[in-house]
Amino acid sequence: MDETASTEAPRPNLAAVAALAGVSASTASLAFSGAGPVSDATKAKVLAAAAQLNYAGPDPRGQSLRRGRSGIVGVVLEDSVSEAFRDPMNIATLDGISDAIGPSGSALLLLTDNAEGPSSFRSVPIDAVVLIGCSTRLADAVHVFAQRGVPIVGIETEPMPSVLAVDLDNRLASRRLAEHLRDLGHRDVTMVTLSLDAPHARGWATPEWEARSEGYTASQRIAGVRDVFPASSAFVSSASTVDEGYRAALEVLASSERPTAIVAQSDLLAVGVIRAAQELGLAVPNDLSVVGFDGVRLDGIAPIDLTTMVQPAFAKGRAAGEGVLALLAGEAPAGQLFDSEFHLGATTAPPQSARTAHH
Amino acid sequence: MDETASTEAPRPNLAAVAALAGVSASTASLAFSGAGPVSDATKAKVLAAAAQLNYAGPDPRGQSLRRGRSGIVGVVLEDSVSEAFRDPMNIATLDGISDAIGPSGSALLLLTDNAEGPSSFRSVPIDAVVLIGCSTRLADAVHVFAQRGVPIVGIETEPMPSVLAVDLDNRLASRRLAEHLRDLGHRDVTMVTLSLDAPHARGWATPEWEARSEGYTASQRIAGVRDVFPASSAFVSSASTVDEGYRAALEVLASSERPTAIVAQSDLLAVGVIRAAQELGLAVPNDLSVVGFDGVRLDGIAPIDLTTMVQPAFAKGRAAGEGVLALLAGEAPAGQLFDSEFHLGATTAPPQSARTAHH
DNA sequence: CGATTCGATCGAATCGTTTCGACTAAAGTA
DNA sequence: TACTTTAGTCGAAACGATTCGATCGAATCG
Repeated sequence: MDETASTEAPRPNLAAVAALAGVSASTASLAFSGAGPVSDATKAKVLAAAAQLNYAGPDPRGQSLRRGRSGIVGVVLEDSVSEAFRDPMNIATLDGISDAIGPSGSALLLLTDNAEGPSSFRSVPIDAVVLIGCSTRLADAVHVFAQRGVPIVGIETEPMPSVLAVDLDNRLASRRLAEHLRDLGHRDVTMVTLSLDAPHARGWATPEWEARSEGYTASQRIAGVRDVFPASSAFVSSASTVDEGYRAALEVLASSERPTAIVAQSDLLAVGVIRAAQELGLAVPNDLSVVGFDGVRLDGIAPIDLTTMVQPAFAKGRAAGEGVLALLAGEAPAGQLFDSEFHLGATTAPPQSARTAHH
Repeated sequence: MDETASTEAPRPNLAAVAALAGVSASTASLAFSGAGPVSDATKAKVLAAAAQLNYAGPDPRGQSLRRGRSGIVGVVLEDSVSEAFRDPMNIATLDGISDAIGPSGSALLLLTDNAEGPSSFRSVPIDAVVLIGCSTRLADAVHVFAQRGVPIVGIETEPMPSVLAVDLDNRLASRRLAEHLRDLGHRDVTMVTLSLDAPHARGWATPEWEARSEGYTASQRIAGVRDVFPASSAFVSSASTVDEGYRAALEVLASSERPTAIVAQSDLLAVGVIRAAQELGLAVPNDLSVVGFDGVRLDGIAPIDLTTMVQPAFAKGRAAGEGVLALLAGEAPAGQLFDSEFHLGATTAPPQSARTAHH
């Protein structure tokens, strides 16, 4: 085979392939895309020419410009990659999204919402975007996407126009947990919450702090507990991890008026809380009741049967993915609200006082 | 403000903005990109026109065609999203990549190598790609990327031309662990390995199976142990999880000739192995020595001080990311080989026989 | 005051593909 | 045989931006 004498080797073109095959560029395009009628003979010629020129197929950049679609769905996570994926709920959600949009041939673009580079939001060719539990401060990003006509799906994000909501009954579910504790006789309940803001500060919640909260989920869950225990205080953790739960509980349990129950806003936090309690010599649930949230499989983490609300994270992700597909198809799908299910575990019991009073 | 009378509202163009602002398209482009000299007055005019037309800035699709860069780096994971992210090493690696390429304004595109859709590999506009521990069967994908001139970095992938290698001393490190066991007096060692192939089969390794292994890392680690214990057998797990380690160990420890030590190819597997051993009434390390691999922080998982090789997963990711940047800059960076560090934990001890012989 | 530089702007070409409408020739129909 | 269908192919016009070289004043320098 004779090597083409051109000194440089510019990457071959669809036009070049077409020229070599002796057909027009449009026919060559048809040969590759399969849309439209092309005789087997010409298709073979085109493919042969492509092979000879070492052509790898139509350039996605040209395609996406012309077709107006890049085949990429953005996913905005609240934090850095490692922080976001430390939470099993996020992984399950992402898996659900991936599962839903995978068959359409789209891929997922990870966008992280750390302060440094909001630039990438503007400069990335995505067909749609899913916000996973993102804080309010994403409002401007949302605006940019909307301006551009990029469909937006928000999972547990503050309701916004032009954002298709996939939501969870956070407030109701938290109220349900609180009612469970109230029914057991608890009166003195403290929360350990998810992060309220981007800097991920840690400490006792103040009314001002709660008021300017950027964490929609956290706020909803606080509200649910307050529906039952209006005066309950909240310690804000900086992330949904076992370690953060542990740190939070050390502070909570060291405070002068120790609660009889702790409502942790995630199972990982709850595990940390339990660990701290045990370390302080408090038996769970006898000396302290603990509830979580999420229904994470704790198999690999701790042999604890946690009282918690089990939420369908994978299904939420799937719904978001399906929402994306529907929006891209030009439909106008309705938002979805998912329910969590109460799971009675072995980490809640009547408080000491109730039991002694009973005797 | 008067609404433009056009009945439809086609998304505005850079050209449209330029026209409204009374400048040429090239000047408008300059106004947005910041490259090239533009007077403050015209820039203001252009921005005002953009605001009036509700223009969100240059369309990334047009940009990427013209500039030849999309600002997207692909990451190919071996499995589905959830499977891949169950392994903390992958997360740490991904975090490292993200950390390295983030400042360049690039984002990460998740590509999963499940059988269904290899289509997305071909049709996605990426500037470079990182393969994370991918199996040999990706050879054709690699070929496509190479054809297209997409730089490729492979983390612990079988060496291939046109793939920049970021590797780990898997064989050496495994040998190191084996030597540790040998020095303690062990003679009878069994491995619990990572997956050898895509279907993720589980069971005792046979020579044929090992020969057609698609798992480069697993094979290297097997080889390292065999350097010391040539006859050691291996039980192949289907994933790097606690649960898989548990299942594998149940089989291994049920076999007629029970080993005195188990070399697990990951810390998660090791935790599962230990759990199984304890359940069978075997004390670790007295009745059974167990070593892992990775140096995962087990804080949240199990209170075990595991004897293991600590590998720099984040640094590996960073190196891969830097490799990508270098390749994109037209440089010819050298591959990197990372070392793991031996950590002596509390899960290894001389075997029973040696101890009784000593007395 | 003439020559030179420099800042600001514009035109035109280009990136690589898809797709719409038109055209040709062969095949089917009356 | 004349007419309609249809498969196969082609030309040309987008898609939306960037960038190179040229142009044209104004300002600086000797």
